[in-house]
Amino acid sequence: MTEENLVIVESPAKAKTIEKFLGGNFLVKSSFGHIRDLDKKEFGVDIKNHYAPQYIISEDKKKIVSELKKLSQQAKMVWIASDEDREGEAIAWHLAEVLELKEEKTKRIVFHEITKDAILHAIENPRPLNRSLVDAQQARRVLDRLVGFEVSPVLWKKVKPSLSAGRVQSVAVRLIVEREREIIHFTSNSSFKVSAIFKVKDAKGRLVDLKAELPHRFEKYEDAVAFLQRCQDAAYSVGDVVTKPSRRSPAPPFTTSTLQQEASRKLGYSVSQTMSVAQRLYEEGKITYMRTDSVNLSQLAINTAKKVITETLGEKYVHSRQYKTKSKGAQEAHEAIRPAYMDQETITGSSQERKLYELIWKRTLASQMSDAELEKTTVTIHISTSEEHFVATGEVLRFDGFLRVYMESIDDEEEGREDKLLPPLAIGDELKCDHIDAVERFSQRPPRYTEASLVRKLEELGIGRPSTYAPIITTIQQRGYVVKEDREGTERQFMTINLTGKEIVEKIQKEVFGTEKSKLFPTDIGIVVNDYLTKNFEKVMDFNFTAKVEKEFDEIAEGHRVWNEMIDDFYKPFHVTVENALNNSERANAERILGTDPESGKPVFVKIGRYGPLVQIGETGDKETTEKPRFASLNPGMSIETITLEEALVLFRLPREVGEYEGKKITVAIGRFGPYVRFDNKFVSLQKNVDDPYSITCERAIELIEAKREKDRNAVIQSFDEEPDLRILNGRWGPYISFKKENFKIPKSTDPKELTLEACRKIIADSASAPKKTSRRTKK
DNA sequence: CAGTGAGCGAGCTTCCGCTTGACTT
Repeated sequence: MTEENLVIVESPAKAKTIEKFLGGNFLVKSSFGHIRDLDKKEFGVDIKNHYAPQYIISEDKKKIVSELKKLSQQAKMVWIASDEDREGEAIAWHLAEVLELKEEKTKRIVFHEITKDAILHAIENPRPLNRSLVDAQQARRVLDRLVGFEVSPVLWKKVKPSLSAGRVQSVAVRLIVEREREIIHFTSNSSFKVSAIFKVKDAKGRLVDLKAELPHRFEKYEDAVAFLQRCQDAAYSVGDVVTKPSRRSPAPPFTTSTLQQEASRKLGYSVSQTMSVAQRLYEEGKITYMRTDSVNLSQLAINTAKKVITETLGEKYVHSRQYKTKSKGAQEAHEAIRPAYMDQETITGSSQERKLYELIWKRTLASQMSDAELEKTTVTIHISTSEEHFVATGEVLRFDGFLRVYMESIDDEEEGREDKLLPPLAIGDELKCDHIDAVERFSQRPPRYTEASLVRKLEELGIGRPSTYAPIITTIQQRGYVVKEDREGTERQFMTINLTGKEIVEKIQKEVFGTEKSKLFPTDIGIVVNDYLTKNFEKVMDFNFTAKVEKEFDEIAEGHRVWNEMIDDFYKPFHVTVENALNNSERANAERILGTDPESGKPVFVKIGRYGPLVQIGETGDKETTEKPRFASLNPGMSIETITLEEALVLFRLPREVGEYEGKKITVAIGRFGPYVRFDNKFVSLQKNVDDPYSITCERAIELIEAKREKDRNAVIQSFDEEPDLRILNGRWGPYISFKKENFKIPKSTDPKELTLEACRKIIADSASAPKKTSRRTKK
């Protein structure tokens, strides 16, 4: 079966949809993204030969490439329909090269939305490959390789092996480190915020509270008290009532970054969670492509939204709008993220999928709706004994518009916005004051980044792309530069001064502040690496570096610049800084002396070692004359920047011998996976929040050992005398077969208790004949 | 890397952006 036309797109889900539109003699296949990349085993760039890139087809792409090659040879015409952006154009070029496509039977087509009209229009308007755009991509790719593969080895030598640096990840870490420093150095000021409650009759004659505030705060306690004293004999009257209309407009439809932010704020999803749920929705044809920087909607989508709004809410809720992308470096190859069918308000699927879909549906619909109309009222209240005045504000919704459907959330919500209706008031009205409070409030430190707010910041700086936001967050955590954690807050006291009638009462109250949930914190390694890089590679670490090179890539794309000349201009001075760092910079280990060990009189210090942060007692020196120093790793949550001598000395109390059992020693220590008991070469974890490794008794340790033995007995479902290496075990992911250090899945339909040795052998043999994949994890 | 931590020292690590599944002990 040979089709006359072969269309190649990037994504298989897209291929399926497009094939439906084209039908007949069009076969639509996907390349699964890039098919070639720079050689990873080598440097991949021939610097001496004008930076010639050395491309290879990676192992996992060989199959798809040979399939595409076969199909392209059989087809009469090959239509390359990769995305219309820098990367997409490069994919098109690589395809043409690798598949050895002949010019006369190859056409390049592009579309920005997956609608029938758009695709047919594209087929009728093919264009040649844009070599300048391809060159711009090559420049981008080569620059990233040069930076990543020259700077990372400097870190291996100067800080610790296996570390990484790159144009994007290093700047992401820098943002987090600098924010942490701002927080550490932040000094909070307190001031007194004064508010008064008046008793007023509402429209129905009921007595209600009217809350009003002083527009400014008192910095000093004495001034707040003096003000309240003046109020003891004061009379109050309405000085002014001003009513102003205002409007609010809906937010634009979702891009990758705004979807990640809203799903984080409204649904509590992590960035990667959002992407994998969106991926499923996309594959099922429920939403458009989820990796996009565009806020554009197809005319079709706008029209259906209009129809849905008119039918369900009425014409006055309709306001069709086309939004303009404002983010830096946007390439707009796709539409915004929207429902595939606007008239589908809900979908079937997992609850996560339904929630995310609903969010996308609401946001898209709201973007095509009228402004909300509000009326803001400000009332000024005179105080007879003071020049000061209170201000009460109220906001009334006159027309809900898009708010009927959707409201965008904001980060770090401050004390709730007060949407309230004020009781009817007229100038000159006398008011009765119930009480006045002056409350001590503290200025707030800058907020730590969440995954989503970091993405927003990166996008603002034009760093990273929609397809990389989630992986960036994972990378910087995997490299150990950053951790996502909860932190408990600290308690502080604050003062309140209350005036009721003529009596002034002061009180000291307590509040907890600074509680953090799922926030990004830099680690010691992250801080040390960041400081080393910012000192030695100032240019690349500059927040505007990406924006600057992007401008040059644009010049290449427009044909005004030759790509390898641009790279040469960058590389020559860059390479000098690399050489300079290798030859002249100090090893960065953040060494810090804590004091003297009272037992031995030797110095105690912290530093970054081969395996991470450590405490050391005693100097290293001549083997003959100096005693070997003692070492201990820092516990999680400790930092070389803040650890004290006392905390450091405690670490040397482990490993600790707690006693003997069955004639063998029991020791307690803290390892990679937390505190544990070690006995007879076996490890048992201590119970979290129950056992303390520094004080655990021998009895308790034995209890844990016995509990583990009991559990291990239950872990074995079956064993066979004929084959002692083969056992059926109960693991974290259910029953499995363990055979000579390898594990095998048991088919869901079979009962593991009933499996015979024969059946087990068959499962093992079958899985051995299946193509075996060694994951990166098992290799390590 | 579930007890580590100079020294000897081979060979390893690493980038960003396009795309999906595979598969974890």
